[in-house]
Amino acid sequence: MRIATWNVNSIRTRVGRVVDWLVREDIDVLGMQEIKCRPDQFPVEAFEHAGYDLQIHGLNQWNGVAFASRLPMRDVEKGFPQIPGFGKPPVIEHDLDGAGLPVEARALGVTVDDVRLYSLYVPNGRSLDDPHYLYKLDWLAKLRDAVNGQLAAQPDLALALMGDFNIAPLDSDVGDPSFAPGVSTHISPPERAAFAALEAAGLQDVVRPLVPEGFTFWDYKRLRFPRNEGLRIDFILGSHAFADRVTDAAIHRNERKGDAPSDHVPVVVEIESDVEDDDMPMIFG
DNA sequence: ATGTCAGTGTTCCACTGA
Repeated sequence: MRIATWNVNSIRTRVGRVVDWLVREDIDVLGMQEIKCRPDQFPVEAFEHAGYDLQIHGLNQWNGVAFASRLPMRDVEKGFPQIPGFGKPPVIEHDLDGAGLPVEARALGVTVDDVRLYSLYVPNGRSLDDPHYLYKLDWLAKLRDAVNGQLAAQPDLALALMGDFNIAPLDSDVGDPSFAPGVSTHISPPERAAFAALEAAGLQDVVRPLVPEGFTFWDYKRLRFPRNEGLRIDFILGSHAFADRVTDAAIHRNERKGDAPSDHVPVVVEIESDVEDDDMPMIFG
């Protein structure tokens, strides 16, 4: 089973590119971030024509996460337990957190085969002195708590968190010179500690061992891509039961090229699975 | 050069977010 994550930066702008890529790369399940639309605005036809079903969590023009899958998805979950909200208490039509703040569309869980997958768009943080920064850290702490709870109940669950974490865990993940220690988000010690806490909760980066080098995001500004001044901020973090089944991984850097690319590229893993696999050798029959 | 994108409303530009 081939599983991928991609911050598409507006699915309405990127639909042709994304569906072409899904088909060309033989992807079974794609978690998307920053779809930037509501379900009624999502270009479902192009996906369905290519054989993909959709689960969509989008509230407005900001954020938004989704799954496209050609295998059945079940147990769809918007958000996660204790997910914090942010902003002013809303007037109407919002899910609220425990403090009465609106919960943004940043997390979506589905189960495919026996694998529990989450598409995550971690808050950006904006700047170290912005309230969004504390929101980011709280959001990550609650995510860690949710992972702890999930794996305490099911230690051998094949679980993967995948998405745009807006954290560069290692100095080698930072090639963009506008991100500087002490002044920038994405690289601050508390953010890196929050990422490490996810690892301590029982998740591991299943891509880095197979793809030790390379970024997943390059800012549109300042020739960041031609200069290869990017960041590695998109990850697939798997439980031991997930990680043990990973057979391949890739960062599709070429998707940053050509007409109207997203500023992020897809990250892909292949895992052993009983369902699917028309390209698996038939050892029976 | 605060530089490029995307979405929306205040709509053919200005704003917000990343």
